[in-house]
Amino acid sequence: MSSQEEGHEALGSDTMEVVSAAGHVVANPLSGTKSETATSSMPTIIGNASSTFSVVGTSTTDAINYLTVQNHNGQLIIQQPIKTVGNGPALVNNGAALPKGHIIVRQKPAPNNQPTPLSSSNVPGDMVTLEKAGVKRPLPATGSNVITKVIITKNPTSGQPQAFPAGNNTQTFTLTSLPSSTSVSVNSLINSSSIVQSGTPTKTVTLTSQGILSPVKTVIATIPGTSTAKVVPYKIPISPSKTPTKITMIPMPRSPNKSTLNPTNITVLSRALNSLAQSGNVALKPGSPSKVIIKQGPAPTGSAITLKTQSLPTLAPQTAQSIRATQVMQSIRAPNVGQSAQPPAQNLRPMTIGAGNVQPVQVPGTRFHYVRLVTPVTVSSSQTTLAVVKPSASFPKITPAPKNAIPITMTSTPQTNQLKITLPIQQNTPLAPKPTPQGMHRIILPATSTNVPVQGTTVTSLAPIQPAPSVSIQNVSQLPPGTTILSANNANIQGLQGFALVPASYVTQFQQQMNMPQVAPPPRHVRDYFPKEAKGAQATLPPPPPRRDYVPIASIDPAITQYTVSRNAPTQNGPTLEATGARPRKPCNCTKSQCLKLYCDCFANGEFCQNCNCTNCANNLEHEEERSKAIKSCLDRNPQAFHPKIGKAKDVEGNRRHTKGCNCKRSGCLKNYCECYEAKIMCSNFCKCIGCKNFEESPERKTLMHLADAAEVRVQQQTAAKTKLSSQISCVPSRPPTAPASGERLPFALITSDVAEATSACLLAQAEEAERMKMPAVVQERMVIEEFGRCLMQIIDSANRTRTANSVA
DNA sequence: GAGTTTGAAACT
DNA sequence: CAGTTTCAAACTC
Repeated sequence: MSSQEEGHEALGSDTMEVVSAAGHVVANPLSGTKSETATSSMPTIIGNASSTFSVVGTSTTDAINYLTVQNHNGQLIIQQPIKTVGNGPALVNNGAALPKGHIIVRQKPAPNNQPTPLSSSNVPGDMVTLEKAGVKRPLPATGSNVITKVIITKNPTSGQPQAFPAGNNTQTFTLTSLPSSTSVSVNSLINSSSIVQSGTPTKTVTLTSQGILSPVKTVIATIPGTSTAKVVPYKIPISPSKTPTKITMIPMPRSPNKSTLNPTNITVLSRALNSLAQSGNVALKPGSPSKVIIKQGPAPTGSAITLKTQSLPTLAPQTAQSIRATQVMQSIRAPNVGQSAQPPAQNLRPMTIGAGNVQPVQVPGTRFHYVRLVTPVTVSSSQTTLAVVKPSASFPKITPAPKNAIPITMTSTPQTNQLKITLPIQQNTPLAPKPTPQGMHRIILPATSTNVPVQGTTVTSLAPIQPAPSVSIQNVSQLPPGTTILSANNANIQGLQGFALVPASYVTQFQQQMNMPQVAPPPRHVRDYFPKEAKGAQATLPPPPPRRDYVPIASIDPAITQYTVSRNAPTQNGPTLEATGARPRKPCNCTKSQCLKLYCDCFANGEFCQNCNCTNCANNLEHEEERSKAIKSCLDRNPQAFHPKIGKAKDVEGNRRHTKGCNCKRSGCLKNYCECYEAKIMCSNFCKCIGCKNFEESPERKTLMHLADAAEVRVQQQTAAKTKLSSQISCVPSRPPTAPASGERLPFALITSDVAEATSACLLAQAEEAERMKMPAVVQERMVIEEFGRCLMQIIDSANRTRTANSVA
């Protein structure tokens, strides 16, 4: 499929998922392209204050082509895979089509408004535009330099959301950084539930009403010069936080020999605002001479986030209540360097996602970097700073904000031109997991100050500004798990460290791999507790969560999590645990999927492969970036991909059923090929199976169930009896052998009454089983005798071991 | 343990 | 959405 057929959206259009960009070629990005697969080009588009960009160079070193957008300071704005369109040499991911949302470079539309592909004929000075792949192309945008303006407004008098045109009574921020990753999102801030990407290098954000965001915001984006664009307010509800969030962050290794974390200073605000614009939660409005300059630079050690506002001469004066400056220079400042943080307003405190909250954690023996967000120790407010964390792949679409969204407050201090972002605090409240809206996977980590995690384990609530070591990773705390902030293989990005947020359960696994202690091992994926996911008869009753602060990575849909226990599952002792304390898991044997497809049970269960037999496995931390993409891909195909397949039927109380139903054709749904049968549930009307025999009155099913039950009972009885026998034998006090080792009698004391009783139990169980199986009397007798032989062997063996031990002693 | 069967997942 | 292919587990010998 050619790119022309995909339908693209010019980045400067007035529709939702747009980002604006225009520029000119100063160096032919394609000149170095040799082939689509062998080499690649890396044009660097540099934007300036007037929102123009230049393709300034190429690269042939990367396997994947990226569009790197930098600002005029040469700092990274965004980097995404790109391709050109048309007949020119395609800058494609090794020839593969780019997914929707990726940026495409076109030449600036010609007078006929028909964009032409970037090609080898381009010369420096050619204008280019950036577009998104996979988005229907609207009418070509007018104007060469498209500038997006985002306005967040609030009615100053009523407090109700209200759409504001860009005017004098608004405040404009100029963002100074932009997400550097395709997965960057600010859902944690605004729950815009979107990770739509953008290449927009400049945006202007305007706030009103003293710069404090209300729970519901109206966002308007304007495109200067496009007077025909509509003004469509878009409300972004921001509700109080109800769900505490615990974040586990594991940085992605840049290179094996890099052992320190490099600071980044992408701020929450910039991500919030840009995400608003990128997510489509904004409307575009013409006529605003606004802009956002995105900057990114090194952050000093121990820095917190402040947003410095600066005047933007092109904008009208601001109101007294408004944030005075019209241009926000976002920076990260150390408490002891430069401007100090201003005292927070009452009930507010500065945004605390600062470097001081992030402590680097070195894990011996691993090249991974861990980051710990420390717990506030000086919080006096009745709020706590928490961040909603959602996997990047779980919110590819724009959805209404969940109820447990976190309110974000922005305040400004005109004296110092600093902007502060405040998150609500829930002080000292035990953070119990809350049901999560379906489709939103979350990690809940404890946030009490007494719950400081050990190295590399978990991240607690966000903390006040504290002196920090050499790390400033404030932005990652807002990222969804699995998010890779930065392409780790791009040498153009200096001073940035790739990170990935991983579910807490992964940390548990990883710790097990690293043989590290942990404070509170969280449960594994919720699917593990389902009979289906636990592979039929191995299903077990889930143990009580080790901590109420934890919830599994999977969504906690009440309709799903009210699982029932498999018929034969142990109900008292819980699952058998591994030596590590983890629940045993069947290893996979994947060979071709790299364990990054749902074929792989480990991957489908949201787990890393561990002690598996798979080959070329990428379901591990070493391939976190690849893995994150795979997760996103799965969720793109099916947002419920990682949800339990066996849920509670809503119509029948207590009944479990397959949420999708099976599609069996030849197994009669009476083999483990059938997911329903495997989960020991009957097929439902959801199923599309042919020749189904897995229904209540099915004689075949009853027979199978009877046999399965008999086998299960037999195993259990034998196991119990043998266990008792072993325990009785082991309890026998050892005594010296009463005869020489050769041909002597076994210690008589071994045959105690308990041993005899246990042996009898074994024999009885075997007899009952034989009878249940309706075996002929001869066979029953033989089975009992054989069982007696096994018991004798066990007794003899125990006696021998006892004797040997005594001999050694 | 090798080969076959099966159906979910992935792909077209 | 339907048909086909891929994949890994279940199953058989």
